[in-house]
Amino acid sequence: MNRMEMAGHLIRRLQQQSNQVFQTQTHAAGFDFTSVQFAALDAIAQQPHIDQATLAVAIGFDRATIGGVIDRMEGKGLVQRTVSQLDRRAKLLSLTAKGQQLLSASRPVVEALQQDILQPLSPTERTQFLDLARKALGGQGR
Amino acid sequence: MNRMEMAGHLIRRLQQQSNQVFQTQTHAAGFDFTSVQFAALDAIAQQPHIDQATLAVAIGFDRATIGGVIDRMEGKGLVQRTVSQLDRRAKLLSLTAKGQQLLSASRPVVEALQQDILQPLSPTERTQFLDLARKALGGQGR
DNA sequence: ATTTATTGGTAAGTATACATACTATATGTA
DNA sequence: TACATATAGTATGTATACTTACCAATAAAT
Repeated sequence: MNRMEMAGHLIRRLQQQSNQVFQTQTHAAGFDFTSVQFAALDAIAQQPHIDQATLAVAIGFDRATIGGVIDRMEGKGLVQRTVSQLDRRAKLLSLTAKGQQLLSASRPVVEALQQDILQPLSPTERTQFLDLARKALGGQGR
Repeated sequence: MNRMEMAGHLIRRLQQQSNQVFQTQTHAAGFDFTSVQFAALDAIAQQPHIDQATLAVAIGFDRATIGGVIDRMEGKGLVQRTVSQLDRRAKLLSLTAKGQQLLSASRPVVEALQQDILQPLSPTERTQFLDLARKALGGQGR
């Protein structure tokens, strides 16, 4: 069995390509964040006052990973952490004005570049690929 | 546009799933390495005395990343580095006996688990997915 | 009500992944 | 030969990603 016949290898290469497209195009548009940070920004906007653990499940992060991601976003002034009144262990997340602006300004760019990630595929093939990818994730991919 | 409609998000989740399956199943079979290390092992076996830069291109690593990967594999006694006679900058890689044994013993396990990475898909769908993934990579995925 | 188990977040350690800069070596050219 | 350029590998710094361990706080059990 050849490398190019192995799902694991192909998926790893696709992820590199995906991140490369994301970084190149968002940076060209004048933004400075990662695809992971965008996902967090988007999820917090959809569910303000979400706590870190719930956010982690929502976008598929490890509980430990998200701490660092939020640290960096907080450092850039995009996100605020507030201790929950109901459960003093939990930290609730919300976007700052700057975070909201960044999300609004970058969303069109991020949505547009999704097409370029699968650039060699035809529109029909892209749809097929995305359908198969969702199915391959089973119930995991909220 | 929803997260689950974005190629980048789906690919990232798939990579997590892929690595999870790899780690779980190889560890259950008594092995202790990463999918990246397996790829390197495999590539070196196919092209003994390959130098690091060529290996990097072959399996899609960054030049900087591969240094660390080979460091760890050398530390585990799986790989040897030799300075090339023709170009004293280059370090040629070869498997040790231990590395060869590990590759032989683990290959069946690694090949078998490829199916489980895309477990929710039918055999036909898996083939479709892999074909689309290869095409999406364009000429990149050597 | 006290113990026990669970959960949210952080800390430390390991492993990719990549950008940038640096050293040593090769190669091309004037 | 001298000089500019390119390349192989390493070093450094940043950003995921996950494991295990830990603390604080909550929930469950007796």
